[in-house]
This record gives sequence, C-alpha cells and structure tokens, in this order.
Amino acid sequence: MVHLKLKPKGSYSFSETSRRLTQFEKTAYYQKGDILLRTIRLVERPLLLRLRWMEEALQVETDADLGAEEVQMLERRLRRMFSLDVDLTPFYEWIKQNDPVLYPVVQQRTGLHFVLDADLYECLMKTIIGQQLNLSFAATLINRLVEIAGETLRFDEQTVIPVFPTPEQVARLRYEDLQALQFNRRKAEYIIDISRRIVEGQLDLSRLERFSDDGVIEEMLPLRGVGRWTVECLLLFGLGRPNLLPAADIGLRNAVQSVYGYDIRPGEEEIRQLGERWQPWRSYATFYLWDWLSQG
DNA sequence: GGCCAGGCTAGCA
DNA sequence: TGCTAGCATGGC
Repeated sequence: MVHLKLKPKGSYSFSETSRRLTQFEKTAYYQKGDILLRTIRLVERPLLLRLRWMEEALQVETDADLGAEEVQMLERRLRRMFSLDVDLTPFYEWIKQNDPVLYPVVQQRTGLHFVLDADLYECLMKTIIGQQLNLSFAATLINRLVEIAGETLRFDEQTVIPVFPTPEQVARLRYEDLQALQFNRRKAEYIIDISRRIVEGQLDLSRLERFSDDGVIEEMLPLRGVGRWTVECLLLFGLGRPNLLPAADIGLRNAVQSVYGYDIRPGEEEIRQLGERWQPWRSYATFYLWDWLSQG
C-alpha cells in the first residue's frame, strides 16, 4: 500500500476545488463518504486511488504495490492534476488591482484550482465528446464510452470503478458501437479515428508538453474533429497552461455578459480585448467565470 | 414546442 | 475566404 501526503503551495481550498468534480462534472470521480475515488493509468497500469483532504494536504492512498520510482511518478502526476504547485496569491492581487468587476467573483472562490484530467488522451476524448452539447448530456456520453470500452477496478463488494479506456481499447470499437450509444456519426468517427492514429503511431500526444500554446494549436488543428476550442480545452484541462483565453466559448461569453452587465452577448473580439487585463492569468479568470456561471 | 448547449465539418457561393 | 446546414439529444 502507498500513502502520499501532498501539501499545496499558497491558499488552496479543496472543498471549492472538489465541489466541481462531484456536483458538476459527474464523470471520473466517485464519492464514498469523505473519500473521493479516481482511477488513473500509471504507465498503462490502472490504479484505484482514494483521495481525501486532511491536515491541509491531499492524502492519497492506493493498495497497489509500487516501486520507489513509480511512487515518485504518481506524486508528480497528482501534484500536477490538482494544481498543487499553482500559487494563486499573485493572481488575486493582480485582479484586485486591475479588474474591480471580476474581483468579487474571484474573492468568493478563493482557493479554487483547476483539476486537470489524468492524461492528455482522456482530456482530448472528453473535450471532443463535449463539443456543442450541454454538460450533463456530455457527461452521460463520456460515461457510456468508459463503460463500453474500459475495464474496471473494485473498491469494495458493492463498488466497481471504471477506468478511462486506452487508445487501443477505443480503436477496437466500430463507429456503429458509439452510434448505438447516441453519439452522432461524425463524433463517433472523430473519437475512433484519433484513437487509431495514436495506436498507429501517427499522433504522439506526449510531444505536446514541450510545445508553446500556439505550437500545440498548430499541431492539433489539422486533426479531423479538433477545432480551436477543443485545443484550448486541451491546453487548459490537459496541459494546465495558465494564460489561455477561449474567447469564442459560449459559456465564457455568457458569463462575461452577466458579470460585466453587457446588454447583448459579447463577441470573440470583445472578449479578447477584455481579457487583456487578465494577463498573464487568463486561464484562471476564465475558469472562475465558468464556475460563476455554473453556480449562479 | 422551440431554442440553445463550455463546436466542427463539409459544401456551397 | 466566408457563410451556414446539419448533427443527436437533454434541459429549460
């Protein structure tokens, strides 16, 4: 058994951060009392993690038998997933000085951090599925894909937790399998075709870590099913880039309209202009506005 | 019932 | 180069 105790840098609110995972996203995380269950793959190997917040740290347990190197790898992965090394103090100071309208929205959520997906493949698949759908239906479809293609790990007698499928597992599906789950034909093709490209070695997502934001956009945009918004989500929820502004996103535009009191919904260009004052924290400004939107 | 969802592609001018 | 129908369904 492995037990990690991961302390965050700066002010970190686990209740704010995890609230989104169980109430809002409704995929990947499962609540068992005060424990949060999550499966991830550590070098292909599926692990069931038990997470909880105690003594101002993220406490992580798994029954898996891991070597010292794997434990280190797991620790790095989790620090990154939960943004434990992102100190938001300068962000709060910056918004206080530069954006009095956004400041109350930010202040209400002090300590709220991004939770990244477990890996880039999972993030890409979820984002493509979520294109243009309302979030609850998107979650339904994601759960159906996980169920049809992935394996499961057992937590206790009654509780079995699914593991997000590998590209190999999704590549084996037929388009019709996903259509039967109420995916539209084209979305079924995007998901399976991209998975097959990864399996065949034509697409290597791990290379993206080293690219600039624009480099990632340039690399990913030619893929069928991947538009600008999808890459922006990959940069936010897969790579954790801090200064990304998905200016065309309908949710961000709606939130800006309400918070800043615009008569009509602002366009992409207006969002870009407004976003200038959030530099170099545009990802977190966006994230807090999204959260404001889903919370009211 | 109608319109909109944290879009994207293909087809057309 | 720029515009738009169609997608598959849930939620309001």
